[in-house]
Amino acid sequence: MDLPPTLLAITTFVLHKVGVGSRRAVAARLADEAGLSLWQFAVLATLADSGPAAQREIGGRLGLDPSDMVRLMDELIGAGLAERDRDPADRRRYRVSLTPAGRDALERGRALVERVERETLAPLTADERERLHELITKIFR
Amino acid sequence: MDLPPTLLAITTFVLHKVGVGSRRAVAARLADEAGLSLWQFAVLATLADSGPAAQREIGGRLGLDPSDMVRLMDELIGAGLAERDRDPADRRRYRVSLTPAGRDALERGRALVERVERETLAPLTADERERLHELITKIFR
DNA sequence: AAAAATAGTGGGTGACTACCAATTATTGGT
DNA sequence: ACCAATAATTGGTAGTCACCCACTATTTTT
Repeated sequence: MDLPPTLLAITTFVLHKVGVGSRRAVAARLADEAGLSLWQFAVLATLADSGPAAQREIGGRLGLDPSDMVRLMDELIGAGLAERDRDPADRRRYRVSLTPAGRDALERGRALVERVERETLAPLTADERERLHELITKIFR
Repeated sequence: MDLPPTLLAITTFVLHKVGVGSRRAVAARLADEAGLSLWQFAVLATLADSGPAAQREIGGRLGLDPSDMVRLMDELIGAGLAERDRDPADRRRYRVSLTPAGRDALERGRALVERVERETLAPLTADERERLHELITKIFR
């Protein structure tokens, strides 16, 4: 794959290529070393970061459709990584929380992601990696 | 969409988000202001950058499956942006080249892409934009 | 001359993404 | 008590993406 200069000159083009590539790498590693999908990992991270919440709230945070969220939660519950109880204050909602196994899975996932991250960003020095994160974060509203 | 810190801390995660978002923006603008798909634009750019070539070579350069390349070429030919003649030296191959209309479309596309690029990267100064391009290119082997 | 390789073509798949509509249970507002 | 809104659920759809296989025409290799 020997991309033409015109395309290589487009920052967003290269950005997309790198983004998709690294996402794929992360997803693959996560899948076969932790049995987690990217979304599953994202939900676990959300739960750990902001505590137990209703499905809709987690989905909202991640920009995930409620219906897709249901299916995702089914997987997590099935794998014993999360549990849902009805919120006693509003019995329409669930109160989804991490199980200890979920916490473990998240930590394993975190370590894996970090490793892939290091590999992907290997061509950069530590300073450059930090700078990149800074710049890309600025763009990401 | 209020992503959890754990995810925001992952450079490749944000990279992917930004990449997909900007790709979408470029594709949309290209589609409704130049009637070009992203791949069509990419092929035009390839042709302009490295001259007439066989379909397989263009596809190879772009990492595109030969069968998908065929369909893409059909579109370009249909729109009068490219033409293909059999390579007299090897009549299995085509010799695909840009038409004047193709050249025009490419230039219009280029301008549009540049505009979206500026909008997307607006949060960055000119220096930062250049730095970002440098860093991201380093990663993209 | 026969066999292997290559370019293009057509038809198709599986995964993934991002939706949407309808339904049920429950709640809050009036 | 009634109505509108909300949470979760089920069962879809449409688009894109990255492939793969079988086939024809042509060229290269043996």
